[in-house]
Amino acid sequence: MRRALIRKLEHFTRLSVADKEMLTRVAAQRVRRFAANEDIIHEGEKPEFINLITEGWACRYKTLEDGRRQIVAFFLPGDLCDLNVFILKEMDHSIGAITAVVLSEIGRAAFDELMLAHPRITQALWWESLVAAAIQREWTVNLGQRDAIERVAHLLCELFIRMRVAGLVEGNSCDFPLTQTQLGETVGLSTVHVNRTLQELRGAGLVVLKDRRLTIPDLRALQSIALFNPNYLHLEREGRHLDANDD
Amino acid sequence: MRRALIRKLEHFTRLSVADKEMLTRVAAQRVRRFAANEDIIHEGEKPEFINLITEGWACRYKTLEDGRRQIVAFFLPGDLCDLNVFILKEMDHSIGAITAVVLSEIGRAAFDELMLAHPRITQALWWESLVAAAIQREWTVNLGQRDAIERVAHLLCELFIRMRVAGLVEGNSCDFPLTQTQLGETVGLSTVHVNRTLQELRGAGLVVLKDRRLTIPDLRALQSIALFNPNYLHLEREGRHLDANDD
DNA sequence: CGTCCCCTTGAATGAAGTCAATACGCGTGG
DNA sequence: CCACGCGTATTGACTTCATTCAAGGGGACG
Repeated sequence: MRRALIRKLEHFTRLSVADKEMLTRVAAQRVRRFAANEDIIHEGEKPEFINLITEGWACRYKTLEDGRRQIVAFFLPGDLCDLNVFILKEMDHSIGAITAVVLSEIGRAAFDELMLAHPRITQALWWESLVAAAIQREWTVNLGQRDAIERVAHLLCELFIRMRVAGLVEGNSCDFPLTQTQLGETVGLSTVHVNRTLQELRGAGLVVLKDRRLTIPDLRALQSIALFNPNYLHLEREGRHLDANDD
Repeated sequence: MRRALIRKLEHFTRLSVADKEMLTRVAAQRVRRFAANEDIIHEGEKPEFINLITEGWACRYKTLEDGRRQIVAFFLPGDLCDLNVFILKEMDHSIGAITAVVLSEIGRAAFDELMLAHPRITQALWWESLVAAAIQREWTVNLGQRDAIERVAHLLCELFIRMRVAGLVEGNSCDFPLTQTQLGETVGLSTVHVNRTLQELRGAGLVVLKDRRLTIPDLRALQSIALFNPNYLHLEREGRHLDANDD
């Protein structure tokens, strides 16, 4: 799934052959693998690389002193951890693998080279980081304003669409490796209540979630009950004025 | 309060005289003023500028179709709206003035010039935007895991410290223009419950909040009941290896 | 003086959490 | 092959935290 990043960036602008080769090359260096539930980097460590997830799901999470845990972001294939993180001296949160994960580490030198030599990629990466920030804001809205059903439904809509953007949806279903406990840690609900909420969504025929696979028979309907507005994902090829036209 | 940005950035690295002059110059062009409660930019509009708040408080907010409103960020003097926003075609949220606001608009050209000609400033702005992202994550934790008292206490700690970083705390108190309704829209609680929560904090002697002014007699104590860990603000002069040494 | 906004308070209601028990699938080792 | 343990999902009964509704108070301002 090395092409997930390219697929995603092309929702912003059309890349040239050279751009794509460059991205492929960057993704081929410094590949690392992690087992499910393994930490990729832990709070307090010094970040040395931008991680590009190429296979599997990962998450950012924060833990309170008393053990409460909040997942604050998911990384799907094609997702990057913060551009330029290595500016910071230490991580204020951890990143953990949810499934087995394959990622590419992008060091400072490679990143700077990319920024200097490939303006179109630079713009596209800026876009991806602005979208990541918008997602984080939307999660704030989700936790602050929506009730249990809306929250869970909203998260499912978002993840489904992001999987589609990465080219990982077949028909109306995609892989979905999260446990109900992890869902709860994401949407700020207890596991028990996540369970009841999912049953309600299932009962309404809005969601099929079984064997680590998510099916959404009618995305519009689910969006509607979630008050889901996809504008924050900025998928309308907003950078099309930058399109390459070399192939 | 034009120096709030410089003050803040110097929590990351020491700027040169030339850097400071450059920032002062940028902040002097294209100054705009807004009245309290006026919208600075509205969801759906095309962002043309990076806004730098020089006086007053503003906020980002999102509104659901049915009218529910969530404040997703505050801008204090010295705060910047997203670097490079003009990449996006339309705003996915609004920015509104809370008090009367003075801000400087930074256009694409000025921004690009800054990035090219002033690497130290560039790094410092990257740092500021990584901190803004960290704040957004911490809000996610706040809404997802903390109960009412912890939430309100946490928000007060954060805003107090950010005001201090901007040089706007005198002794142990600072301006605090938020109404209880706005606090509720921030921490995802009803106005009534915010009121009761504040009374509890007042009763415990942890907070004095009166006449738009916040006093925190014992910040440590408040941090402790909020489970507040300031690491996410990255204030330890993490970029000191970049320090200028020309004055 | 009346109006509007903000803060405050009480009582009733409701959404979600907690606790505890059970069920199910899967892999491991006896 | 089967027993056991473990992680995950499910269910019911009860509790708690926060919301809602409704009313009243105070200050600023026209």
